[in-house]
Amino acid sequence: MEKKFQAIYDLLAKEIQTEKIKAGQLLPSENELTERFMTSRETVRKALQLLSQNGYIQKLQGKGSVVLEQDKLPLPVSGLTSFKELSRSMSQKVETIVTSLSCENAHGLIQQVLQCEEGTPVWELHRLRKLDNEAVIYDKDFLLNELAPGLTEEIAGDSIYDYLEQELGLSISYAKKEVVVEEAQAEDKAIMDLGSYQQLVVVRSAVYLEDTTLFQYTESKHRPDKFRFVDFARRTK
Amino acid sequence: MEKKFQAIYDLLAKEIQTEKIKAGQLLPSENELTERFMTSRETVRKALQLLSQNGYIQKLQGKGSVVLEQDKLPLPVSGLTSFKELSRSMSQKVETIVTSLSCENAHGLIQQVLQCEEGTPVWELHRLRKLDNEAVIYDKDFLLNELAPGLTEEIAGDSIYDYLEQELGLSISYAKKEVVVEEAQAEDKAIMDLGSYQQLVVVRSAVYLEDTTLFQYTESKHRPDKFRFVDFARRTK
DNA sequence: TAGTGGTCTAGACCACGTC
DNA sequence: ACGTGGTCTAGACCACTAA
Repeated sequence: MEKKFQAIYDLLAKEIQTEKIKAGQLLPSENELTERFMTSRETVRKALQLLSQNGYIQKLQGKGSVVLEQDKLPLPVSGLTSFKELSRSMSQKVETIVTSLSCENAHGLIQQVLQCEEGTPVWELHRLRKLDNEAVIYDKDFLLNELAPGLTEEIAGDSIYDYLEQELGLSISYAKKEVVVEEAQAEDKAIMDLGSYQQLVVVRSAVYLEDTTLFQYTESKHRPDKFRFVDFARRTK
Repeated sequence: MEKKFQAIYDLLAKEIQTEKIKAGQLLPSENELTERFMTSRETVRKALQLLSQNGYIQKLQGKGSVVLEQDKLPLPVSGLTSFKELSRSMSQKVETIVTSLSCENAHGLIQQVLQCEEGTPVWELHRLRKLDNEAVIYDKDFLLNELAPGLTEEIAGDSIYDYLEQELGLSISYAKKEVVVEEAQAEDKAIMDLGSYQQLVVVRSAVYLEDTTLFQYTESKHRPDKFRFVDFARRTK
Protein backbone atom coordinates (compact mmCIF):
# COMPACT_ATOMS: atom_id res chain seq x y z
CA MET A 1 0.00 0.00 0.00
CA GLU A 2 1.25 3.43 -0.87
CA LYS A 3 2.12 5.68 1.98
CA LYS A 4 -0.50 8.26 2.76
CA PHE A 5 1.74 11.30 2.79
CA GLN A 6 3.30 10.17 -0.49
CA ALA A 7 -0.14 9.84 -2.07
CA ILE A 8 -1.10 13.33 -0.93
CA TYR A 9 2.18 14.69 -2.25
CA ASP A 10 1.71 13.01 -5.63
CA LEU A 11 -1.80 14.32 -5.98
CA LEU A 12 -0.95 17.91 -5.06
CA ALA A 13 2.22 17.88 -7.17
CA LYS A 14 0.16 16.76 -10.14
CA GLU A 15 -2.42 19.48 -9.58
CA ILE A 16 0.36 22.05 -9.56
CA GLN A 17 2.10 20.64 -12.63
CA THR A 18 -1.12 20.57 -14.62
CA GLU A 19 -1.94 24.05 -13.31
CA LYS A 20 -5.20 23.00 -11.71
CA ILE A 21 -3.76 25.13 -8.95
CA LYS A 22 -1.88 28.02 -10.52
CA ALA A 23 1.23 29.83 -9.38
CA GLY A 24 0.44 32.52 -6.84
CA GLN A 25 -2.66 30.79 -5.56
CA LEU A 26 -2.94 29.31 -2.09
CA LEU A 27 -3.25 25.62 -1.43
CA PRO A 28 -6.20 24.60 0.75
CA SER A 29 -5.30 25.03 4.41
CA GLU A 30 -3.75 22.17 6.35
CA ASN A 31 -6.99 21.66 8.23
CA GLU A 32 -8.98 21.45 5.01
CA LEU A 33 -6.52 18.97 3.54
CA THR A 34 -6.69 16.95 6.75
CA GLU A 35 -10.43 16.60 6.30
CA ARG A 36 -10.34 16.05 2.57
CA PHE A 37 -7.86 13.19 2.83
CA MET A 38 -9.35 11.86 6.06
CA THR A 39 -6.04 11.85 7.83
CA SER A 40 -4.17 13.70 10.55
CA ARG A 41 -2.56 17.09 10.23
CA GLU A 42 0.98 15.80 10.74
CA THR A 43 0.55 13.53 7.75
CA VAL A 44 -0.64 16.41 5.61
CA ARG A 45 2.35 18.40 6.82
CA LYS A 46 4.76 15.67 5.71
CA ALA A 47 3.35 15.92 2.21
CA LEU A 48 3.59 19.72 2.25
CA GLN A 49 7.18 19.53 3.45
CA LEU A 50 8.06 17.45 0.41
CA LEU A 51 6.34 19.93 -1.88
CA SER A 52 8.30 22.73 -0.26
CA GLN A 53 11.62 20.89 -0.58
CA ASN A 54 11.04 20.27 -4.25
CA GLY A 55 10.19 23.87 -4.98
CA TYR A 56 6.46 23.49 -5.57
CA ILE A 57 5.25 25.69 -2.73
CA GLN A 58 6.36 28.23 -0.19
CA LYS A 59 4.74 28.11 3.25
CA LEU A 60 3.79 31.40 4.87
CA GLN A 61 2.99 31.38 8.54
CA GLY A 62 -0.41 32.84 9.22
CA LYS A 63 -1.32 32.86 5.52
CA GLY A 64 -1.03 29.52 3.85
CA SER A 65 0.98 27.67 1.22
CA VAL A 66 1.61 29.61 -1.99
CA VAL A 67 2.17 27.75 -5.23
CA LEU A 68 5.45 28.82 -6.83
CA GLU A 69 6.19 29.49 -10.47
CA GLN A 70 7.05 26.23 -12.19
CA ASP A 71 10.25 26.23 -14.17
CA LYS A 72 9.69 25.08 -17.69
CA LEU A 73 12.89 23.11 -17.63
CA PRO A 74 12.65 20.08 -15.38
CA LEU A 75 16.38 19.32 -15.32
CA PRO A 76 17.08 18.30 -11.75
CA VAL A 77 20.73 17.58 -12.41
CA SER A 78 21.22 18.70 -8.89
CA GLY A 79 19.21 15.80 -7.62
CA LEU A 80 20.15 12.32 -8.64
CA THR A 81 19.22 12.00 -12.25
CA SER A 82 20.68 9.78 -14.91
CA PHE A 83 21.40 10.69 -18.47
CA LYS A 84 18.39 8.84 -19.80
CA GLU A 85 15.96 10.52 -17.46
CA LEU A 86 17.55 13.80 -18.44
CA SER A 87 17.45 13.28 -22.17
CA ARG A 88 13.77 12.46 -22.08
CA SER A 89 13.07 16.10 -21.35
CA MET A 90 15.23 17.34 -24.20
CA SER A 91 13.95 17.79 -27.67
CA GLN A 92 17.16 16.94 -29.44
CA LYS A 93 18.10 13.62 -30.89
CA VAL A 94 19.97 11.62 -28.29
CA GLU A 95 22.17 8.59 -28.73
CA THR A 96 24.36 6.52 -26.42
CA ILE A 97 27.32 4.51 -27.66
CA VAL A 98 29.03 2.00 -25.41
CA THR A 99 32.67 2.27 -26.41
CA SER A 100 34.00 -0.19 -23.88
CA LEU A 101 32.76 -2.55 -21.20
CA SER A 102 35.10 -4.76 -19.25
CA CYS A 103 35.56 -6.31 -15.86
CA GLU A 104 38.93 -5.72 -14.23
CA ASN A 105 40.46 -6.40 -10.89
CA ALA A 106 40.61 -3.20 -8.94
CA HIS A 107 43.99 -1.61 -8.43
CA GLY A 108 45.53 1.79 -7.97
CA LEU A 109 43.24 4.77 -8.39
CA ILE A 110 40.12 2.79 -9.13
CA GLN A 111 40.54 0.72 -6.04
CA GLN A 112 41.01 3.89 -4.04
CA VAL A 113 37.98 5.78 -5.27
CA LEU A 114 35.71 2.76 -4.88
CA GLN A 115 37.22 2.06 -1.47
CA CYS A 116 37.38 -1.67 -2.11
CA GLU A 117 40.00 -4.38 -1.63
CA GLU A 118 42.79 -4.75 -4.18
CA GLY A 119 41.70 -7.28 -6.77
CA THR A 120 37.95 -6.84 -6.30
CA PRO A 121 36.20 -7.31 -9.65
CA VAL A 122 35.02 -3.97 -10.97
CA TRP A 123 33.11 -3.05 -14.12
CA GLU A 124 34.66 -0.35 -16.20
CA LEU A 125 32.25 1.21 -18.65
CA HIS A 126 32.85 3.95 -21.20
CA ARG A 127 29.95 5.63 -22.91
CA LEU A 128 29.80 8.36 -25.50
CA ARG A 129 26.67 10.52 -25.66
CA LYS A 130 25.62 12.14 -28.89
CA LEU A 131 23.25 15.05 -29.13
CA ASP A 132 22.19 15.78 -32.68
CA ASN A 133 24.95 13.47 -33.94
CA GLU A 134 27.68 15.31 -32.09
CA ALA A 135 29.68 13.45 -29.48
CA VAL A 136 29.57 15.99 -26.65
CA ILE A 137 29.49 13.93 -23.46
CA TYR A 138 31.91 11.19 -22.46
CA ASP A 139 31.16 9.10 -19.38
CA LYS A 140 33.39 6.66 -17.54
CA ASP A 141 31.74 4.50 -14.92
CA PHE A 142 33.25 2.16 -12.37
CA LEU A 143 30.96 -0.13 -10.45
CA LEU A 144 31.28 -3.11 -8.17
CA ASN A 145 30.82 -6.28 -10.18
CA GLU A 146 29.40 -8.02 -7.15
CA LEU A 147 26.34 -5.79 -7.12
CA ALA A 148 25.59 -5.87 -10.84
CA PRO A 149 26.95 -9.18 -12.12
CA GLY A 150 24.74 -9.39 -15.20
CA LEU A 151 25.67 -6.09 -16.78
CA THR A 152 25.75 -6.15 -20.60
CA GLU A 153 26.41 -3.66 -23.37
CA GLU A 154 22.72 -3.55 -24.11
CA ILE A 155 21.80 -2.59 -20.57
CA ALA A 156 24.60 -0.06 -20.44
CA GLY A 157 23.31 1.54 -23.64
CA ASP A 158 19.92 2.02 -22.06
CA SER A 159 19.79 3.13 -18.44
CA ILE A 160 21.93 1.61 -15.73
CA TYR A 161 19.72 3.12 -13.07
CA ASP A 162 16.59 1.46 -14.41
CA TYR A 163 18.40 -1.87 -14.44
CA LEU A 164 19.72 -1.48 -10.92
CA GLU A 165 16.52 -0.28 -9.37
CA GLN A 166 13.93 -2.22 -11.27
CA GLU A 167 15.74 -5.42 -12.24
CA LEU A 168 18.08 -5.85 -9.31
CA GLY A 169 16.02 -4.11 -6.66
CA LEU A 170 18.97 -2.04 -5.49
CA SER A 171 18.10 1.23 -3.83
CA ILE A 172 20.18 4.19 -4.80
CA SER A 173 20.14 6.57 -1.91
CA TYR A 174 22.48 9.52 -2.25
CA ALA A 175 25.45 10.89 -4.14
CA LYS A 176 28.29 13.31 -3.75
CA LYS A 177 29.17 15.36 -6.78
CA GLU A 178 31.90 17.70 -7.84
CA VAL A 179 31.89 19.96 -10.88
CA VAL A 180 35.10 21.46 -12.23
CA VAL A 181 36.53 22.61 -15.54
CA GLU A 182 39.63 20.83 -16.83
CA GLU A 183 41.83 20.62 -19.91
CA ALA A 184 40.68 18.06 -22.44
CA GLN A 185 42.98 15.03 -22.57
CA ALA A 186 44.27 13.47 -25.77
CA GLU A 187 41.76 10.64 -25.38
CA ASP A 188 38.90 13.09 -25.03
CA LYS A 189 39.95 14.97 -28.14
CA ALA A 190 40.19 11.73 -30.07
CA ILE A 191 36.79 10.40 -29.14
CA MET A 192 34.63 13.51 -28.73
CA ASP A 193 33.62 16.16 -31.26
CA LEU A 194 35.34 19.04 -29.55
CA GLY A 195 35.98 21.43 -32.41
CA SER A 196 38.18 24.14 -31.01
CA TYR A 197 37.19 23.56 -27.41
CA GLN A 198 40.23 22.85 -25.26
CA GLN A 199 38.44 22.51 -21.93
CA LEU A 200 35.72 20.28 -20.56
CA VAL A 201 33.27 20.48 -17.71
CA VAL A 202 33.93 17.42 -15.57
CA VAL A 203 31.30 16.06 -13.20
CA ARG A 204 32.65 13.45 -10.79
CA SER A 205 30.16 11.64 -8.66
CA ALA A 206 30.12 8.90 -6.09
CA VAL A 207 26.84 7.03 -5.78
CA TYR A 208 25.83 5.23 -2.61
CA LEU A 209 23.19 2.63 -1.83
CA GLU A 210 20.79 2.75 1.09
CA ASP A 211 23.14 0.68 3.20
CA THR A 212 25.83 3.34 2.58
CA THR A 213 27.83 1.07 0.27
CA LEU A 214 29.78 3.08 -2.28
CA PHE A 215 28.67 1.43 -5.42
CA GLN A 216 29.51 3.53 -8.42
CA TYR A 217 32.02 6.17 -9.34
CA THR A 218 31.41 8.23 -12.46
CA GLU A 219 33.37 10.78 -14.37
CA SER A 220 31.30 12.64 -16.90
CA LYS A 221 32.96 15.05 -19.32
CA HIS A 222 30.86 17.65 -21.12
CA ARG A 223 31.69 19.97 -23.97
CA PRO A 224 31.24 23.38 -22.31
CA ASP A 225 28.60 24.67 -24.70
CA LYS A 226 26.42 21.64 -24.03
CA PHE A 227 26.65 21.80 -20.29
CA ARG A 228 23.90 23.27 -18.18
CA PHE A 229 23.10 22.77 -14.56
CA VAL A 230 20.05 24.09 -12.75
CA ASP A 231 19.35 24.00 -9.08
CA PHE A 232 16.64 24.87 -6.61
CA ALA A 233 18.04 25.44 -3.15
CA ARG A 234 16.52 26.39 0.15
CA ARG A 235 18.46 28.37 2.70
CA THR A 236 19.22 26.12 5.60
CA LYS A 237 19.20 27.50 9.07
CA MET B 1 13.67 30.09 23.00
CA GLU B 2 15.42 27.82 20.57
CA LYS B 3 13.36 25.10 19.03
CA LYS B 4 13.89 21.72 20.55
CA PHE B 5 14.50 19.79 17.35
CA GLN B 6 16.94 22.49 16.22
CA ALA B 7 18.85 22.21 19.48
CA ILE B 8 19.09 18.44 19.14
CA TYR B 9 20.25 18.82 15.54
CA ASP B 10 22.92 21.36 16.50
CA LEU B 11 24.24 19.17 19.28
CA LEU B 12 24.42 16.00 17.22
CA ALA B 13 25.88 17.84 14.20
CA LYS B 14 28.61 19.20 16.44
CA GLU B 15 29.39 15.78 17.86
CA ILE B 16 29.77 14.46 14.33
CA GLN B 17 31.88 17.39 13.13
CA THR B 18 34.22 17.09 16.10
CA GLU B 19 34.27 13.32 15.62
CA LYS B 20 32.97 12.57 19.08
CA ILE B 21 30.88 10.18 17.04
CA LYS B 22 32.97 8.86 14.19
CA ALA B 23 32.02 7.92 10.66
CA GLY B 24 30.67 4.40 10.49
CA GLN B 25 29.41 4.40 14.05
CA LEU B 26 25.72 4.34 14.96
CA LEU B 27 23.96 7.21 16.62
CA PRO B 28 22.07 6.31 19.81
CA SER B 29 18.65 4.92 18.91
CA GLU B 30 15.66 7.21 18.57
CA ASN B 31 14.25 5.88 21.82
CA GLU B 32 17.49 6.56 23.65
CA LEU B 33 17.67 10.10 22.24
CA THR B 34 14.04 10.64 23.23
CA GLU B 35 14.93 9.86 26.83
CA ARG B 36 18.23 11.72 26.84
CA PHE B 37 16.64 14.95 25.59
CA MET B 38 13.44 14.42 27.56
CA THR B 39 11.26 14.89 24.53
CA SER B 40 9.03 12.93 22.20
CA ARG B 41 10.19 10.62 19.45
CA GLU B 42 8.73 12.73 16.65
CA THR B 43 10.83 15.67 17.79
CA VAL B 44 13.96 13.54 17.78
CA ARG B 45 13.00 12.35 14.31
CA LYS B 46 12.76 15.92 13.04
CA ALA B 47 16.32 16.51 14.15
CA LEU B 48 17.49 13.27 12.52
CA GLN B 49 15.75 14.19 9.30
CA LEU B 50 17.74 17.40 9.16
CA LEU B 51 20.97 15.50 9.77
CA SER B 52 20.07 13.12 6.98
CA GLN B 53 19.23 15.92 4.55
CA ASN B 54 22.52 17.61 5.21
CA GLY B 55 24.53 14.47 4.66
CA TYR B 56 25.54 13.78 8.24
CA ILE B 57 23.83 10.43 8.65
CA GLN B 58 22.12 7.65 6.77
CA LYS B 59 19.13 5.98 8.41
CA LEU B 60 18.88 2.21 8.15
CA GLN B 61 15.57 0.63 9.01
CA GLY B 62 15.98 -2.04 11.65
CA LYS B 63 19.56 -1.01 12.40
CA GLY B 64 19.95 2.63 13.29
CA SER B 65 21.48 5.85 12.02
CA VAL B 66 25.01 5.53 10.63
CA VAL B 67 27.31 8.51 10.69
CA LEU B 68 28.63 9.26 7.19
CA GLU B 69 32.11 10.25 6.16
CA GLN B 70 32.50 13.99 6.50
CA ASP B 71 33.84 15.75 3.45
CA LYS B 72 36.85 17.81 4.25
CA LEU B 73 35.62 20.48 1.87
CA PRO B 74 32.62 22.31 3.25
CA LEU B 75 31.71 24.18 0.06
CA PRO B 76 27.95 23.94 -0.09
CA VAL B 77 27.69 26.14 -3.16
CA SER B 78 24.69 24.06 -3.94
CA GLY B 79 22.88 25.36 -0.92
CA LEU B 80 22.54 29.06 -0.48
CA THR B 81 25.92 30.33 0.49
CA SER B 82 27.42 33.71 -0.07
CA PHE B 83 30.94 34.45 -1.14
CA LYS B 84 32.00 35.59 2.29
CA GLU B 85 30.74 32.49 4.02
CA LEU B 86 32.50 30.50 1.34
CA SER B 87 35.81 32.27 1.54
CA ARG B 88 36.00 31.73 5.27
CA SER B 89 36.63 28.08 4.61
CA MET B 90 39.41 28.76 2.13
CA SER B 91 42.98 29.18 3.13
CA GLN B 92 43.89 31.62 0.41
CA LYS B 93 44.01 35.34 0.69
CA VAL B 94 40.65 36.76 -0.28
CA GLU B 95 39.72 40.29 -1.24
CA THR B 96 36.56 41.98 -2.49
CA ILE B 97 36.63 45.17 -4.55
CA VAL B 98 33.46 47.11 -5.20
CA THR B 99 33.95 48.44 -8.71
CA SER B 100 30.58 50.11 -9.00
CA LEU B 101 27.46 50.78 -6.96
CA SER B 102 24.57 52.80 -8.30
CA CYS B 103 20.83 53.06 -8.11
CA GLU B 104 19.03 53.08 -11.44
CA ASN B 105 15.45 52.99 -12.57
CA ALA B 106 14.69 49.53 -13.85
CA HIS B 107 14.25 49.10 -17.58
CA GLY B 108 14.73 46.49 -20.25
CA LEU B 109 16.43 43.28 -19.21
CA ILE B 110 16.91 44.22 -15.58
CA GLN B 111 13.28 45.05 -15.19
CA GLN B 112 12.41 41.72 -16.74
CA VAL B 113 14.60 39.51 -14.60
CA LEU B 114 13.57 41.25 -11.40
CA GLN B 115 9.95 41.15 -12.50
CA CYS B 116 9.29 44.68 -11.30
CA GLU B 117 7.57 47.74 -12.73
CA GLU B 118 9.41 49.90 -15.24
CA GLY B 119 11.17 52.68 -13.36
CA THR B 120 11.40 50.88 -10.01
CA PRO B 121 14.63 51.92 -8.25
CA VAL B 122 17.14 49.08 -8.40
CA TRP B 123 20.65 48.78 -7.01
CA GLU B 124 23.28 47.69 -9.46
CA LEU B 125 26.42 46.44 -7.82
CA HIS B 126 29.63 45.16 -9.40
CA ARG B 127 32.20 43.34 -7.33
CA LEU B 128 35.53 41.86 -8.21
CA ARG B 129 36.85 38.99 -6.09
CA LYS B 130 40.56 38.41 -5.75
CA LEU B 131 42.10 35.18 -4.59
CA ASP B 132 45.82 35.47 -3.95
CA ASN B 133 45.82 38.84 -5.69
CA GLU B 134 44.30 37.48 -8.87
CA ALA B 135 40.94 38.82 -10.02
CA VAL B 136 39.19 35.56 -10.80
CA ILE B 137 35.54 36.17 -9.93
CA TYR B 138 33.33 39.00 -11.17
CA ASP B 139 29.88 39.45 -9.68
CA LYS B 140 27.04 41.65 -10.84
CA ASP B 141 24.09 42.03 -8.48
CA PHE B 142 20.73 43.66 -9.01
CA LEU B 143 18.51 44.20 -6.01
CA LEU B 144 15.36 46.07 -5.19
CA ASN B 145 16.24 49.40 -3.64
CA GLU B 146 13.04 49.35 -1.65
CA LEU B 147 14.19 46.39 0.40
CA ALA B 148 17.74 47.55 1.07
CA PRO B 149 17.63 51.35 0.96
CA GLY B 150 20.76 51.90 3.06
CA LEU B 151 23.21 49.94 0.97
CA THR B 152 26.73 51.38 0.87
CA GLU B 153 30.04 50.42 -0.68
CA GLU B 154 31.31 49.38 2.69
CA ILE B 155 28.46 46.95 3.27
CA ALA B 156 28.77 45.61 -0.27
CA GLY B 157 32.46 44.95 0.32
CA ASP B 158 31.63 42.87 3.34
CA SER B 159 28.66 40.56 3.08
CA ILE B 160 25.32 41.57 1.68
CA TYR B 161 23.66 38.55 3.22
CA ASP B 162 24.81 39.47 6.72
CA TYR B 163 23.47 42.98 6.22
CA LEU B 164 20.14 41.80 4.90
CA GLU B 165 19.55 39.12 7.46
CA GLN B 166 21.05 40.65 10.56
CA GLU B 167 20.62 44.38 10.03
CA LEU B 168 17.42 44.49 8.05
CA GLY B 169 15.82 41.33 9.39
CA LEU B 170 15.01 40.06 5.92
CA SER B 171 14.70 36.32 5.58
CA ILE B 172 16.28 34.80 2.53
CA SER B 173 14.38 31.66 1.76
CA TYR B 174 15.29 30.01 -1.52
CA ALA B 175 17.07 30.47 -4.82
CA LYS B 176 17.08 29.19 -8.34
CA LYS B 177 20.46 28.79 -9.96
CA GLU B 178 21.84 28.05 -13.35
CA VAL B 179 25.43 27.16 -14.20
CA VAL B 180 26.74 27.43 -17.76
CA VAL B 181 30.00 28.11 -19.55
CA GLU B 182 30.18 31.17 -21.79
CA GLU B 183 32.66 33.20 -23.79
CA ALA B 184 34.36 35.96 -21.83
CA GLN B 185 33.13 39.41 -22.87
CA ALA B 186 35.42 42.34 -23.55
CA GLU B 187 34.47 43.84 -20.20
CA ASP B 188 35.36 40.61 -18.40
CA LYS B 189 38.73 40.45 -20.12
CA ALA B 190 39.43 44.04 -19.19
CA ILE B 191 38.61 43.72 -15.51
CA MET B 192 39.57 40.15 -14.63
CA ASP B 193 42.97 38.43 -14.67
CA LEU B 194 42.08 35.87 -17.30
CA GLY B 195 45.45 35.06 -18.80
CA SER B 196 44.73 32.92 -21.83
CA TYR B 197 41.31 31.79 -20.66
CA GLN B 198 38.64 32.65 -23.20
CA GLN B 199 35.67 31.15 -21.36
CA LEU B 200 34.04 31.69 -18.00
CA VAL B 201 31.79 29.67 -15.75
CA VAL B 202 28.69 31.77 -15.22
CA VAL B 203 26.38 31.22 -12.27
CA ARG B 204 23.09 33.06 -12.55
CA SER B 205 20.83 33.05 -9.55
CA ALA B 206 17.54 34.50 -8.46
CA VAL B 207 17.12 34.90 -4.72
CA TYR B 208 13.72 34.99 -3.07
CA LEU B 209 12.53 36.08 0.36
CA GLU B 210 10.19 34.13 2.61
CA ASP B 211 7.19 35.96 1.22
CA THR B 212 8.26 34.75 -2.27
CA THR B 213 9.37 38.23 -3.35
CA LEU B 214 12.12 38.05 -5.94
CA PHE B 215 14.67 40.26 -4.37
CA GLN B 216 18.04 39.79 -5.97
CA TYR B 217 19.41 38.67 -9.29
CA THR B 218 23.09 37.80 -9.52
CA GLU B 219 25.44 36.92 -12.30
CA SER B 220 28.72 35.52 -11.06
CA LYS B 221 31.53 34.86 -13.51
CA HIS B 222 34.37 32.57 -12.53
CA ARG B 223 37.68 31.85 -14.18
CA PRO B 224 37.35 28.14 -14.98
CA ASP B 225 40.39 26.97 -13.03
CA LYS B 226 39.07 28.65 -9.89
CA PHE B 227 35.59 27.26 -10.12
CA ARG B 228 34.51 24.29 -8.08
CA PHE B 229 31.07 23.14 -7.13
CA VAL B 230 30.26 20.33 -4.74
CA ASP B 231 26.92 18.83 -3.99
CA PHE B 232 25.31 16.30 -1.74
CA ALA B 233 22.06 15.00 -3.17
CA ARG B 234 19.53 12.47 -2.00
CA ARG B 235 17.51 10.45 -4.45
CA THR B 236 13.94 11.64 -4.32
CA LYS B 237 11.09 9.29 -5.10
C1' DT C 1 -10.72 37.64 16.81
C1' DA C 2 -10.52 33.89 13.71
C1' DG C 3 -7.76 31.28 10.75
C1' DT C 4 -3.31 30.02 9.31
C1' DG C 5 1.06 27.45 9.81
C1' DG C 6 4.93 25.90 13.58
C1' DT C 7 6.07 23.04 17.36
C1' DC C 8 5.45 19.31 20.47
C1' DT C 9 3.41 15.28 22.80
C1' DA C 10 2.27 10.24 23.99
C1' DG C 11 0.90 6.67 22.09
C1' DA C 12 -0.12 3.06 18.38
C1' DC C 13 1.02 -0.28 14.81
C1' DC C 14 4.04 -1.79 11.03
C1' DA C 15 8.44 -3.32 8.40
C1' DC C 16 12.94 -4.62 8.78
C1' DG C 17 17.44 -6.53 10.74
C1' DT C 18 19.72 -9.25 14.23
C1' DC C 19 20.19 -12.87 17.26
C1' DA D 1 11.65 -12.44 20.08
C1' DC D 2 13.48 -8.05 20.37
C1' DG D 3 15.12 -3.58 19.04
C1' DT D 4 15.44 -0.57 15.28
C1' DG D 5 13.44 2.97 12.26
C1' DG D 6 8.77 4.24 9.34
C1' DT D 7 4.11 5.72 9.47
C1' DC D 8 0.08 7.61 11.49
C1' DT D 9 -3.07 9.61 14.94
C1' DA D 10 -5.66 13.19 17.90
C1' DG D 11 -4.86 16.55 20.37
C1' DA D 12 -2.46 20.68 22.54
C1' DC D 13 -0.41 25.25 22.59
C1' DC D 14 2.11 28.96 20.23
C1' DA D 15 3.22 32.68 16.57
C1' DC D 16 1.78 35.08 12.87
C1' DT D 17 -1.58 37.40 9.47
C1' DA D 18 -5.60 39.51 8.33
C1' DA D 19 -10.01 41.59 8.89
